[in-house]
Amino acid sequence: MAMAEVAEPAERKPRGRREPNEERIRARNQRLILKAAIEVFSKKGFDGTPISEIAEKSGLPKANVYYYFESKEAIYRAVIAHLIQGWDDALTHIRPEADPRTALEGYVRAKLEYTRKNASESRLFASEIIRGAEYLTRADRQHMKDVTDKAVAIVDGWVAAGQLKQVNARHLFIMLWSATQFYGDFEPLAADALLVKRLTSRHYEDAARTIVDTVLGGILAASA
Amino acid sequence: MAMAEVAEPAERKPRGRREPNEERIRARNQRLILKAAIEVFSKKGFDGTPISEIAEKSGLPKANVYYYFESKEAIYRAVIAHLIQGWDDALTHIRPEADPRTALEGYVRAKLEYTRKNASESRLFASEIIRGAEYLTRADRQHMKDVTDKAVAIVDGWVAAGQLKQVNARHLFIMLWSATQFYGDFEPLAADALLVKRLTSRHYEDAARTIVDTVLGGILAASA
DNA sequence: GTCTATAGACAGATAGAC
DNA sequence: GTCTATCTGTCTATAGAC
Repeated sequence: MAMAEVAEPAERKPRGRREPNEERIRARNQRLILKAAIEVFSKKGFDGTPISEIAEKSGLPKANVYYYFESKEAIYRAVIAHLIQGWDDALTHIRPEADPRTALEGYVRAKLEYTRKNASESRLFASEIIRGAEYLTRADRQHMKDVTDKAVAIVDGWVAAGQLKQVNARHLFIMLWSATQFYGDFEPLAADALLVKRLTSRHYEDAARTIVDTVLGGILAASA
Repeated sequence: MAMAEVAEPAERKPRGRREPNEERIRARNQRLILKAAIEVFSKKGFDGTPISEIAEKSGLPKANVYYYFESKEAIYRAVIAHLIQGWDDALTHIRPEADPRTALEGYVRAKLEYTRKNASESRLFASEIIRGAEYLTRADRQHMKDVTDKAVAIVDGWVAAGQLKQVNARHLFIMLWSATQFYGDFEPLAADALLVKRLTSRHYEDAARTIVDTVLGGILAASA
């Protein structure tokens, strides 16, 4: 998906295969550019990001950025496409045969972990949604919907089986998503609320416990 | 606070009081500018917002915007200062003498209502935090901390009195803040998750019920 | 594949006529 | 208090030497 956005070099050996070395340089430089782009876009948004800053951060001259990507928008789209792939990972903890407590706790912890280790990516994604999600493709959104639907069906199954109290699974996932997201995306606020300068792994641990205890305490059926 | 940021007109009657009419025009135009600024800033962020667009949206020529505010940053700071005032309102529901269920439910509903009716403001605030909160003054942040501290102390009191189970009040408020905020700031995602094109008051009602039932179910002491 | 130089559009901000 | 014209700088993007 990301590949469609990448500019082709204007001049290339006709019909011949590219040198493996060329490919490696391409891959490396594209990675450098995307990594730098995530940082800058997440801090300044799409309109506020100058390509020159992406170039500087990636150690390449500005013109080279244009050699690898045909426009600023192409870089942005490639970044978005890349980070959508991280969306599902945490949700794999939600499996029908799993015990609800274990599954939901696994999801919350995985989500917190992801947000902590990929803070810039996470903020960029949040930024994109706040601005109205205009660069998310229909396919991206459909994918996220499908993944959500599957998780919702599993929770509904647990409710039907009497393992969980009656709960609106869609709103439940919104709660879990937003709570976990908060610690990474809104770190300055979270740090203020917790009376510290910066969040440490201990705060993430406390967050996980509070979310899991509170939510599970509210929906776990008494018999479970 | 906002006033400190506003440019003084270069030429003014020396020593004389200003005409009431002058004042009215000033107030009206400043209001128009701030209102337009909230909309544009929330969509494009600080760096991505052109003053020309604020001018257009407020119906004034660009030079007039500079007549009332000395810089783009001054407008942004004035907007931030204004919306900080909305921060406390919902928290007034958390009073020590109130019943915990009533108080927390009141808070959640007020917060959802605010986010729904002031979506642009809310998104602008979220955007500012995501970018690292560099335009929030120390005083603004201290104010938010003080208000949070008060609410935390009240919840701790409820826990001590046996009205609530043991819970980390600071993380609890983060949960409530993030969950309620989500429906306004990340509306496209929430709508996708709820299988609709746009959120209506019914969805906000469902959200309130899910949040309150889940969280209160998790922390209300059995005897309460 | 790398990089300097620059075109062309548009930004924030100001001067000064009205 | 209003507004046109303009200065100055920076932006995206490209041309073309190496």
